[in-house]
Amino acid sequence: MLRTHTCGELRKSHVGQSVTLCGWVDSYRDHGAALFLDIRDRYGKAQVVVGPDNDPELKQLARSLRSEFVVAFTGTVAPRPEGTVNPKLATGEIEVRATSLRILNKSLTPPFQPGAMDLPGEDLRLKHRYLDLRRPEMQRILMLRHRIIKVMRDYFDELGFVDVETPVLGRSTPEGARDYLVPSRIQNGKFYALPQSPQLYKQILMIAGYDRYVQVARCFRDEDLRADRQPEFTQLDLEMSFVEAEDVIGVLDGLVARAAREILGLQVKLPLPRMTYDEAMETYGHDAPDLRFGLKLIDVTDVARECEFRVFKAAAESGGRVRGICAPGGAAKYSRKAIDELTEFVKHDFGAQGLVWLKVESDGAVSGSAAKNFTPELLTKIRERLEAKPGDLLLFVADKFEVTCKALYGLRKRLGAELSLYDPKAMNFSWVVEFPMFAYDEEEKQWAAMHHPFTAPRPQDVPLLDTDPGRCRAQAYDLVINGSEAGGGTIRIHDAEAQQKVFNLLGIDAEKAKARFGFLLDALQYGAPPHGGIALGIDRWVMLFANLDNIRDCIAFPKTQKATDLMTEAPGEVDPKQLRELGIKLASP
RNA sequence: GGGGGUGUAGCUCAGUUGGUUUAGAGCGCCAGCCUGUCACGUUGGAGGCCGCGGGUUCAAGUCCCGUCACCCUCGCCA
Repeated sequence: MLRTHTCGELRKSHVGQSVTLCGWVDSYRDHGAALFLDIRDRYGKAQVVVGPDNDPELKQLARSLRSEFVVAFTGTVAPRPEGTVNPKLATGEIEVRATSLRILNKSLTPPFQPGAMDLPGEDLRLKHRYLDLRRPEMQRILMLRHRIIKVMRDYFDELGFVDVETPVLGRSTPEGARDYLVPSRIQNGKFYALPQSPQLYKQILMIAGYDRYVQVARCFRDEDLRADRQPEFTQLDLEMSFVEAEDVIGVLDGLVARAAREILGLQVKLPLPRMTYDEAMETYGHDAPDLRFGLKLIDVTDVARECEFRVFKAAAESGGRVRGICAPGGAAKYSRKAIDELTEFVKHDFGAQGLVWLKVESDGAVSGSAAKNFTPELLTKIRERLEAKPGDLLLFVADKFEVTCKALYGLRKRLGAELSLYDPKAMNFSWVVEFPMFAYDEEEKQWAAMHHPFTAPRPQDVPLLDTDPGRCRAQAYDLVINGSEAGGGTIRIHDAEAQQKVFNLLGIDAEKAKARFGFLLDALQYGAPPHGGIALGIDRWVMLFANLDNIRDCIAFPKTQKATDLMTEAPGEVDPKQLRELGIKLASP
């Protein structure tokens, strides 16, 4: 080892020892006779002093040091003179009086300094990620990520789960997200697909008798990026045999409690609260509601039916819904102009026809552009239904159920933040269960799997497969953290006949099913145990546990919104020879 | 694919209704001074295709059109 200690560990107890520290020059303060240097590594910072007693050669060498040079300083640990202790530094009670210096490597002047106060633009950080990752904040996040994964691995190991790796080069399954494809050289004209998840392999492992499987798995989905979505991401993937939904949820409850305790020092009450999908959509307009605050969606369709307000009446009478939220104290906070902006927001982003608003005055009277459309009795009814108090702002959307969900979910999220209805540091864990098996795809005129095509229906809903698939509920469960889907799983179909029935509903006939999933259908016929599992989005867990709003900060080398890597400049062009070997010709633009 | 935001010195930003100097500041960088600093201080200096291309105008960092990059978002994400 070139060093005897790290830059973060020296304390008063080390005084008198001769030590060698290795690290990067974080900053230097040249006082002429004395030179102070902060040396940084991932453990912390320590101050090295080159003083008037040092020989001129050492002083001159030390003076030549610049930001981010890599150095090895040897010296004696000394207490800092009285009045010069730095309480902001863990090592602030001591300093290292240098006796020798080795410059291990120089550095160009960095485009930004990892120790600087203001953060450069994200593109610059991504381009020079090695500098960005030197920042204590990034190191804190990546170490938090490590600890979360460690907790997961330990927990499942203790429960007897076996870590099995599954292939990255697999077969394309066109359902679901767009695949990343990898051309085959040996099988010219054919392609592998990178896994969207190890779903089928883990089911095969259950059939193979592995009973409890776990893996930290890379997954790839070629879809557009978001603040919380990367094309390449990491799942904690697991599967269990001889279990029901209850069992998987129970195991995961234990993990959540342990992670919250070990990572955040929080005691989480178990079992975690659960609500059904229908309840979530009805109350929050979304299948992953943020339960850190109320602001529930309230239905007033019955009132709307009675009123003379055409917007409301028409929606109520055409099978739509009228729903609203009551923003506490929103009347003063949202001016006419601000409400216009909210209206534009729901129209543009969620396709709502408009936004109807009412304000409750200090005397309890209800005002607003739409107020004249209601009788005083109906206004009172609305106010009571939404439990509105003076000073509250009421916002309504009248539309098809789906549109009211999206628009009011968007509003709820926005108002929750803008009105500070919750502590941004609070953590809330819950389950949403009993998702629909299918959603109707209007474009394809076809039922589509809500989760994936291997999801088992609730036993009592099996007859609905033939009669009313839309009402069929799945043995599915999503883990929700602070309004983010942090994991999702299902009990799987373990019976080839039932599997084929679901495929049929999804428009996958026997021939197609055989071509795509033949191996699974085969395997299901050789003694498949009942099984189910879940996958957790590790990047999102880190994001939520670290209280960040951006998944890129949780990943060492993330991609930009256009799915490029600014450091390596991937994706890049390839040599024509490589294309020839693969039998690929690029279409001319 | 649609909507929005940002782009000025190495970095973070300011730059008024289009016109006063040679486009500024802080940090960083370079050189000097300084025995206790830790956002050190201090003196001096270097550093600009105002993202790129076109247009309007006597005059464009500023207005218009296009384009590129990054970010947010809708669609998309079994």
